[in-house]
Amino acid sequence: MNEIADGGIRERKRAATFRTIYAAAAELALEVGLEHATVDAISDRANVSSRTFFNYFASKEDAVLGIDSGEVSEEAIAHLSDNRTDDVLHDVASLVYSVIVDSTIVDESGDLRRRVLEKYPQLLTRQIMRVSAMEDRLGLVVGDWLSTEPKFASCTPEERLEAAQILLSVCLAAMRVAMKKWPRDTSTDPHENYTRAVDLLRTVLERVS
Amino acid sequence: MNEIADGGIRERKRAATFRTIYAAAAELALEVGLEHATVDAISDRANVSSRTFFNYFASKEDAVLGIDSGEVSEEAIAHLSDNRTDDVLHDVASLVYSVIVDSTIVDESGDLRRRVLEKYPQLLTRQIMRVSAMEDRLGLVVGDWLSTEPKFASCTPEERLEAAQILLSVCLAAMRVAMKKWPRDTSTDPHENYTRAVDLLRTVLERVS
DNA sequence: CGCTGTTTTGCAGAGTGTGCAAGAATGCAT
DNA sequence: ATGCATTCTTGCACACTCTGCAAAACAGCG
Repeated sequence: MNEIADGGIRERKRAATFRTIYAAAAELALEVGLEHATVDAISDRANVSSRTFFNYFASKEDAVLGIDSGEVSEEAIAHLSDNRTDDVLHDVASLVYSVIVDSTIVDESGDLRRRVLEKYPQLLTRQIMRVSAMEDRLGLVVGDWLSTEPKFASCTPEERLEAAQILLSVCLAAMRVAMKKWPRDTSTDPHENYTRAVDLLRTVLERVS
Repeated sequence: MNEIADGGIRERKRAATFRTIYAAAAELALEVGLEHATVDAISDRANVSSRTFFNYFASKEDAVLGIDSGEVSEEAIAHLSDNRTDDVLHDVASLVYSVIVDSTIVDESGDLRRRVLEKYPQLLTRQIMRVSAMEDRLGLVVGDWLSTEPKFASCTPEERLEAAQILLSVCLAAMRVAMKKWPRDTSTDPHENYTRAVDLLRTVLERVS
């Protein structure tokens, strides 16, 4: 009765292979360039067949960033829904941050991911697109949140949904700009981006309104 | 001395081929689905070789949307810079709208593009990514604009640039949400999206601050 | 018509990504 | 340990996107 996540050799080996391929992909991209780091070359370095590569990652770019599932963690959503603050913008930004972070594996090997993103900012845009693809699901979540907000009480459900989508997109946009600065600022804790993103967004919006 | 844009047969024929391939791509995508509309099939329908297809479009998706250059029109930027209002958000939204519209050819064949976008919303995200790719150039433009704004007078150039990037991303995000509703609302004039995008954005932002 | 520059096309090839079926490894029960 | 079921890996064939190159077709012009 061994279905998944058995904590045994299976799971550990799978996680190890995952990390090996990720490391191979990221290092190779840094060494020979993203376009010259082919799937075959990455697979060779990771000692797996190129077919196995695609059993772990949906694309070369996902491997270079170490992006896993592509699924939204329902537990994370539930946790965030139970711990809301009185600041909607903050909550939505947390949701976005959580989705981004949850989909990538921990970068043990130093600042591999930081260097990759520094060299290839396009990959950041890819990340954002991934979250955009989940926006139907996330929009419903934020829409629910808004229904308990006094300021949105008078809205119809559709209006709330549209507002939720705007909020999501806007937070995502801010997150991207903030993360774009991160690779160049080696001292900063990754988690600080999340805080800075919201602050920056709020400051700018105040000035144009 | 016939280099480019001679107004003769050359130019007209090229424009015609462009539209033919676009129509073939969009129609085929609607008929058999985006994933089953291969470049070969599109080229066959347009009576060109698949090699010629790539002389006109950089990718299958670009053909389905009728996306041309990928270049920012410097004239359009200059025109917008000379006709600024006292509403920065409005100006930035106009810039974003202009870049999006300028890169696509006019859709003569009824609501071809509308139906394509209705069936495949992912393509909208692609459009947005295209604009994101120009954000270095556009960020400089908006940064310049901000330097004449009293509220941003005290900022350093870097801060202004970061604010410009935030504004761009935010307007882009709003535009996407607004355009996402457009395909389902057949009566609406495309240009109204641009107005609605900014209005919606402003309304939502007022309520969360 | 003949000269010049542009466009189209076929071809060869690199690269991504998928389905399938055989074989290897793992976990578990006996 | 041995056998059995499940899962993982791999090779292979294949479809598809996209690029470089060189030959051929074509437009424009004297």
